[in-house]
Amino acid sequence: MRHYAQPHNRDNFDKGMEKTYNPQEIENRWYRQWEQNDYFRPSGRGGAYCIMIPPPNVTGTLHMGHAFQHTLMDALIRYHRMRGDNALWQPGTDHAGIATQMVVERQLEAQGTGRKQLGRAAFIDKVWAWKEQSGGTISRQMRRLGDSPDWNRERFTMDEGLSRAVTEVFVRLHDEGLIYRGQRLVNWDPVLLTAISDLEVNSVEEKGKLWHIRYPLSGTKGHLVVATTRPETMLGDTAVAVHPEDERYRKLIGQTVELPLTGRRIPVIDDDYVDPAFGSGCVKITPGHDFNDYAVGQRHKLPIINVFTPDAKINREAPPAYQGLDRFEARKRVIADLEAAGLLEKIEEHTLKVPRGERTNSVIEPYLTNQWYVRTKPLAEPAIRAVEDGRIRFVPENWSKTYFNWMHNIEDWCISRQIWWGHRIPAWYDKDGNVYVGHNETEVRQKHELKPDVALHQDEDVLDTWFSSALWPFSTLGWPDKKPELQTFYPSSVLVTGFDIIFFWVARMIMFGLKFMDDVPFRDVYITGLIRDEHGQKMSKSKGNILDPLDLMDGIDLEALVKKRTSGLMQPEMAKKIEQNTRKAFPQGMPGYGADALRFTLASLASTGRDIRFDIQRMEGYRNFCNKLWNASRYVLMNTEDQDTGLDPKDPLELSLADRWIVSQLQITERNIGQHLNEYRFDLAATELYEFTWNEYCDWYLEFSKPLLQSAQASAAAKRGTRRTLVRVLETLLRLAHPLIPYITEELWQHIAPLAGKQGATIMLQSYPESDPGKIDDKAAADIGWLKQFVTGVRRIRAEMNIAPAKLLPVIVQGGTAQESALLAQYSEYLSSLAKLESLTPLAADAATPESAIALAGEMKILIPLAGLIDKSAELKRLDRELQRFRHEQEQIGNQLQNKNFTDKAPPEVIGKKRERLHELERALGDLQRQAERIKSL
RNA sequence: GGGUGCUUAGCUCAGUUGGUAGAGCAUCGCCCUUACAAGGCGAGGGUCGCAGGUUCGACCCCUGCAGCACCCACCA
Repeated sequence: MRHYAQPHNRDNFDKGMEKTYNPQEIENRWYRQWEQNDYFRPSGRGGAYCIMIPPPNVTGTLHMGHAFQHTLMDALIRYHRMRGDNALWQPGTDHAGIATQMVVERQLEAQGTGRKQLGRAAFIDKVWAWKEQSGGTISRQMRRLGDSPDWNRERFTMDEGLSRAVTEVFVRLHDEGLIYRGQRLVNWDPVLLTAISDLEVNSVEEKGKLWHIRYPLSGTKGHLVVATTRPETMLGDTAVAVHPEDERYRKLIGQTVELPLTGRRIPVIDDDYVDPAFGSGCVKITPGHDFNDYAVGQRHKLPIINVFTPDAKINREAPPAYQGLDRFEARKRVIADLEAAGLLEKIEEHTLKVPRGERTNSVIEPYLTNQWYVRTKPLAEPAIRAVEDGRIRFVPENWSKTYFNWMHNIEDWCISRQIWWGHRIPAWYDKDGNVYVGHNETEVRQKHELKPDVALHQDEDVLDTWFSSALWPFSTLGWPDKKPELQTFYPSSVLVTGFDIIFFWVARMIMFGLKFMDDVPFRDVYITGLIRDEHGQKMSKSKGNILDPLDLMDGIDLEALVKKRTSGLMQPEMAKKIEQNTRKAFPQGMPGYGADALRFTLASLASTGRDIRFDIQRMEGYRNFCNKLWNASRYVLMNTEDQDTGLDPKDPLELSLADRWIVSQLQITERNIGQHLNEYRFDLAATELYEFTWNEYCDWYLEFSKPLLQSAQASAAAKRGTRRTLVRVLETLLRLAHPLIPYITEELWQHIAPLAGKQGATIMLQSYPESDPGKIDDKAAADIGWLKQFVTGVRRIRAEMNIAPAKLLPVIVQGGTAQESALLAQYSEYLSSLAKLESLTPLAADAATPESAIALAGEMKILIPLAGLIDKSAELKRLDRELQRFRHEQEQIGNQLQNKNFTDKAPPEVIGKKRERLHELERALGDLQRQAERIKSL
């Protein structure tokens, strides 16, 4: 009789299991069920467990990094949900200001229009439209992976609520003096026409030149030589600096030089900043276009001359000959003119660090503008303490060093951006340039008693995307309102993210969380490695080595893959190479291994503190693992469905040795997996699962179950016990594995659970298995260990003597302890079945035996008569190899035990173990040696 | 210039108070044995980057070196 627990309505459910594992079919089916039944919603019971998703770009697509992090987050959430925690995985997306704006601008360009032509309001409408159109992609892909966030709570950083939080934070920080507006040099992207933060600038080592230029001394003959990598900025020089102690130039300090090409006269100043040993020891000072020079300029009260327009062309401050020239054109012209004037002393090859914008890759200019800043020092101090005193823990721990290093040297954060897509800065100006900050214009007018006739206009700039991201841990929970979920889920339990955004995001969340919630935003920060390709290269479009998680799950044919990798390249000339590599690496395309295989692979590769080389071979292995689990379930089902699995407590039940052993192993596995998951060792958890499933349950337990279930002698109670164990261990195993491989475990659980007497509509909401130490049975483990040794011994002889696997063998046994003999007698049926024996004949220790091949199980000798079966010289070779191995170990241990230092100083239990092992070896050596001599003498 | 990590079987990686090494994949041999050929049963393969030190004993702890990767930093 079947008693499925509230079966979901499915075709072919009652037809038993499909013969082959087909991940795509299962996976599509189950996700819908889960989501429709709202299984992802926090239960409202139990302790709070919360993970805030690092919000992906709303218009983005899922890449391997997401797949990796999401797998870990989802595994944690599913694990805690099953453990009975009130588990919330908060989903959502980020508006990604610059990135998204750039995408839409590019689209407009392709349509022959542009941002400027449309105007601000119309452009923003376009961006929203693009968000509506493409914004669902990433969440669809998350669903494909099996992610289980509470979709009801999905948030977007530009939602009304989150925007309110942004304004609130800005106003409060401003009122406290922690946000200010200031004019200073910023990192300016002349392509995007906006300021960016230090973090968005990457310095890249590039080959350049060092130009040595003569600056004639005023009113006398002679000149100073300055060296520069950026000659065009000389148009904005306002001094030349030398080191105060530099004897060569001491007398020139306070005098002036004639700045070439400009007709200006500039002073020679002294400053410690100058390194007398570098170049000529004289430095041109351009406060308007260099961060160091700016500082020197401040110290010496030098004027600042800005010679660039926002798009880095020469402006009207420079001599007319250069006006309007692009900076690189201007460089050529300046050099040519200096050369013509005989002022170019020499040109050297020079490698230098060029600052480039993260998004545009254009050379970033230090540029003097008005921007908004967050004063970070006061916020950083408590944020440092929170990690120092352990309220926040980095996993692996060493990342806290990186964090400290940055936090101790933190600079004020430039938060204003001259773009349109983002949170508009809540500041208003009157016609005199006075600034008023408030939640809105009405409030500003009230607060500052501004009459209606005072015209105000809002700041044109928007905030850095990371400003709203920094609020994510509480803005998503309804802050500044005091919602119950804010109370419940803040602080979250763990943040899972990459090291690349520790500064951008993690540090800022900690600062803002402590500031506004008076508590840390999360307890643990689990830092993942980067996913690289199988050669250790970063995955990138331009290298053509990107693996798309969707392709790995659902498959792609070769032509489609080649097309995908070679279209839309920035450097089309790479296409040929990429095509070649792709055809070589995936001659058959990709078969589509399913979400579970991808997740299991990512989990097993998730060693802490290490980048991951994604190896598709390994993924295939883990798909095979899923297949193994599938087939094991089929076996269990075939042997238990429509049969008595011991559900009625009145029926007598008897557990065999193998039953007790596998249950014992299961307890150990449960304990280890729980530990590993608690320690974020997903790799070890996956390995544990793999080994138990394949090497214990499938390879041995299922094989042990076969002779018992088929035995004519075994009692109904014993068979019932084995069926019950088959089903119960599998059912538990499915729950254990569910956080890593949710789909296949759900599918199988639906079949298996009723047979194990489990009720429930989904495995997702079942309890997570917990180890019961009372069921750990060392005796059973030892006995099974001996039986395995016996079986393996026979198999080894069989394999090495080239005896057909199907050929039944007669076996003689001799010697052995009383315990071994008892096991032999009791479990001869197992042994015969697993080792394929024809007969099993015990002989007295001193009885004469025929010429045989020998194997040892503990102290028992297993003899397989040679007659007709066995090749004498092959057996001798085999024995010899075995003897050598034993002798080698014997010698090692012997030496050790003869070393007085060792026997005096090593702990007694170590010495005892060695002695024991030595005796074992000596006995085994004796047995094997005698056997070898017998065979030789024939 | 400062900092971090890595170096273990052909490849990708584990290795938990130091007791002289493991897995998967790949390789080789035999098997389509009624859960599974996406499989079964066996086998081979490592001076744990190099050099010292501590220790009875080092893949593990200490020092130095080399190679690789990454992060931070204002040398014109």
